Order: sequence, then structure tokens, then C-alpha cells
Amino acid sequence: MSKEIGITSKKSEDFSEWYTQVVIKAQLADYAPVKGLIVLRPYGYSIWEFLKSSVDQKLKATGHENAFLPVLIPESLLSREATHFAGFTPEVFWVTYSGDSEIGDRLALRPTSETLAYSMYSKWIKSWRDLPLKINFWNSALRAEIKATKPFLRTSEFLWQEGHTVHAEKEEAENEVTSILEMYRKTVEEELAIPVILGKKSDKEKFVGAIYTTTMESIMPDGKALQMGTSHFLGQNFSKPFDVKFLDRQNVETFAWQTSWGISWRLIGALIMVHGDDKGLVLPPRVAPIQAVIIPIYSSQEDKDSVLNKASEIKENISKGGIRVHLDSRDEFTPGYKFHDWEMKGVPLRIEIGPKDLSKNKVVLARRDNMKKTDVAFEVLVDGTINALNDIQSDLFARAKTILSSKTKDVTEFSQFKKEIENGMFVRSPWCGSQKCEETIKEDTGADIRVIPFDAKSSEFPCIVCKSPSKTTAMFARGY
RNA sequence: GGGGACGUAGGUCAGCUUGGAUAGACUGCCAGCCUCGGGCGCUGGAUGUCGUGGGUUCAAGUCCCAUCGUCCCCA
Repeated sequence: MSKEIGITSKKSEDFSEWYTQVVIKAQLADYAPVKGLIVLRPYGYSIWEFLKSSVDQKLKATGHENAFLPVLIPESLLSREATHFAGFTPEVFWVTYSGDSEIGDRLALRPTSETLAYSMYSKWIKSWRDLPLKINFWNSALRAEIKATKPFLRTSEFLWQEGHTVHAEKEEAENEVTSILEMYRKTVEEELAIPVILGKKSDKEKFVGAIYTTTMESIMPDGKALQMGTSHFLGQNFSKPFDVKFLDRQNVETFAWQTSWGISWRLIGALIMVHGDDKGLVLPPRVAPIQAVIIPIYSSQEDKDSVLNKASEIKENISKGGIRVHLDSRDEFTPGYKFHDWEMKGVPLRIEIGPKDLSKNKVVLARRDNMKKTDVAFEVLVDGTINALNDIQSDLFARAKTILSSKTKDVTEFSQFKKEIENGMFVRSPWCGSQKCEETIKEDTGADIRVIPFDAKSSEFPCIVCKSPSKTTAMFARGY
């Protein structure tokens, strides 16, 4: 028995080490030769593709188009909006040479594309008839992470989509911000089975250059909050410096209203953390590259022939039922080895078929999430598989929801607040709205405001820090 | 921002304290067997710029200096 090839750390004991092992050993990604960069392997990329296609379909259905922007942005352009530039400059990679000659206006490897996109938009938009303009970019962004890198969660380059829209009316732009966030929520909850909390960021935490930022947040099992996607209302903060303006119906030159929004492969990190266990990855069926794996069991040559025959037949049937199924016919591994292997990779369903099953016209169906095994007759196998996958998807979501609510605490006393943050809780507390109190909390506890939920009500209790009347309730946690 | 650890086979690491001849283990990999229902067993095989550069020494994986890189923890 060789444990080395499996996950050797426990999720509950050494979370960080456990996480890294799952990423590497389930073959989602590998470390690149440059610090802070990872290589996405086919299995990991495949998960990204499911996520991508789900978002992509929804974007296209709502009138968004895809396009592509170059990776290099001249400094003169990046610095045009001062707040934005100041916020990003510490983590920008600069290209300063082309060949042997130094570049005068040095080039940034895009940390985000607002500036580049809007300099183009200003050329493309002339009339109210050109609006709304709704373009999405699937690309990568680069932000230098010097310390504390972690696959998918903190890397110096990451895959994402960034949407940039332009509207004639303020209200229309704000509706866009909201409906994109709602689309994100739907995707994350329905596909990844991760429950999220929607709301606004505080002014301190909002996107640099935005009027406000809406966000979806969740808390991870190690007690750190993860920002899972953001949708920003930019107002006219960018349209003015970038000259994104149009002639309206009254022939008046008007600055446009803008939004930008994005999700990244961070969501894969969340997926691993939320659903994974000591055996490795646990994938929700909707994003699992392989939804069911068939493991044939045999010893003698006759058994092998008959089992593999039936297994192929089953594979075909299930596949026709719209399920992504794989038959593991590798001869060099024992069934036990394969069980562990596919469990580590998080395949939601395993179908075992051996001589004993053949004689009874059934298979053994084993669920990855709860390890339960059931016998299923050949005739009902397709439906049985589909039902099991649906059950797994909803059970995973239900369990994650329970965990989220058990990690959410309402607190009105600062001493209690500190304790709960220390325990890795998502703490909901009254807040006066001042940045000073926010900073005090950050200094004293390491926590910041993750989200001010949309449904937050002003509390009867005073601000958790300064004891002056509270304006709202906010959710605090230490973050990734 | 502060701290800690590490770099030796594809992977995980031992060897370094106290320098010594051909650098090891497990795992993985390759070939062949095996009645393969939870990492089964057996036989044989291939695999190393000991991170890099310099120094000390008769002799350096081991000691010294420099350098590059990686991982982890804490605010």
C-alpha cells in the first residue's frame, strides 16, 4: 500500500498543505518555472472550460459579444485615470526593453483592461445609436504576487473574463451591474454548488476607480473569505478621462456610463476548498469533466472479455443519455488502485462491474460525495445514473449551504467579534460606515469588510467599534 | 510588512553534525509473471550537472562565501 500517491494531509489538520496536494495530485495544475505562475493541466483546464461555457452562453444570450485585447498597455494610457493607476501600479509587470533597446513609454502587462478598452471605445462610440456597447474579453491578467502565492487563489497570472460595457443612461448601466452579478450568482450556485452572499464592497475595498463595487463572497472551510466575482459601476469616472462620449438624441455631447465585471479561475480554487475531502477533489457533476467512471473488475481471461464487453455497452448507453462517462480499461492497475485514483480526481460517480454483477444483471453505483454504494439493474442504469448525478449536485449545494450558515455569526460586541474572527467565522456586525472603524478592525483583528449584503438592514445596535449609531450591517472576515 | 524552512533520481526525502573510495531508501517509470471486488504480490531493469558560481582541502553532497530559486507561517 503506497500512500505517497494519494493525499497525505488531512483537510482539517493542515488545510494549506492539503489544498496544494489536491491541486497537484489531481492533476489540475502544476507549478511553472517562474514563481507565482502555474500551468493549467488538461483536467484543470477542462473544468475551466465548463465554467467558461456556462458564463459565455449566458453573456451571449443577453447581448454581449466577445473580443480580444492585446496584453501590453502603454504606461501613458494606464496612468490616465489617477486613482486606478495608483491602485494597480505596485503589482504591475513592466516591459522596458524590446530586444536591446529601451522602450520610452514602458509597457504594462495588463493587470486589467479598463484603460485599453476605453481608449478604443472612445474611437468606436460617436452616437447614442452605438450604445449600449457590451463586450466581454476572455483572457488572462497579470498582477505581480511577490509573497504568499497559491495555485488558483493568488497567482501572478490568472485566467478570467472581463466585461466592459458602455451605456447612454446611468440607470441602464446600474441595471447591467446588478444583472451580471446575478448571472454570476446563478452560475456559481448552480454549477459549482457554492452558496454566495451578494452585496456591495465598502469604499475602502471597492475597485480602484469605480463608483461602487458589487461582489459575491463566500467563506472557505479554513475561515478565510473568498471574493468569487465582482461587478463594478464605473459611473463616468473613466468615460471622462478616456473621452468616451456620444451625441444623444437631443444632439448634446454626453459622457457615457460604464460598467466592468469579472470572474476568474479563482472559482476553481473555491471549488476545491468547499467540496474536497481527505481523499481529494469532489467535483459537482455539472462541471466534472468526467461525470461517471466505469471500473471493470475481472481476473480470468473469460471474465475479462465478458466484463469489458458489457462495460463498453454500458458506456455507450450512458453516453447516449448525455452523461460524460469514461471506461477505465487500463490493464496494469487493480480495481482498488483505480478507485483511489478517480476518487482523488473527484469523479462524482463510479460504476463497478464485475463477474458477480454480470450474473445478476446489475452494477454497483458508488457516490463520491458520501461514498455510498448501491446496486442498480442494467435496465434502469441510465436513469439511475442521471438521478444520482442530480442528487449529488443538489446534496453538495445543500451541504455547502449548511456550512456557510454555520460559519456565519451575528455579533454586536467587539470582544466577541475578535473571538469569532479568530475562529475563522464570517461575522455580521453593525457598522457606522466610517473608514476609521474599518481600519481599526483591520489592525486589531486582520479582518476587513467582505461584503455589505444587499438585504442588510440598519441595526438597532451601535457600531461594533465606535458605538455611535450604526448605518448598516456588514460582513467581516479575514480574506484571501 | 515580519518570520521560518528548504534546494540530492520523475516525485517524497535520508546522507551534511564529525569531509574519505562506485551517493541511498521509498514511490513512480520500463519489461515479465500474478484468480485483479479498496493503492495485491513476485522477478528483473533504467534513472543523478547533489540548484549555480567561487573558495578551503590530498579529498567537498558534507565546511566557508556569494548567488539564484522554491515552499510555509504570521500581520
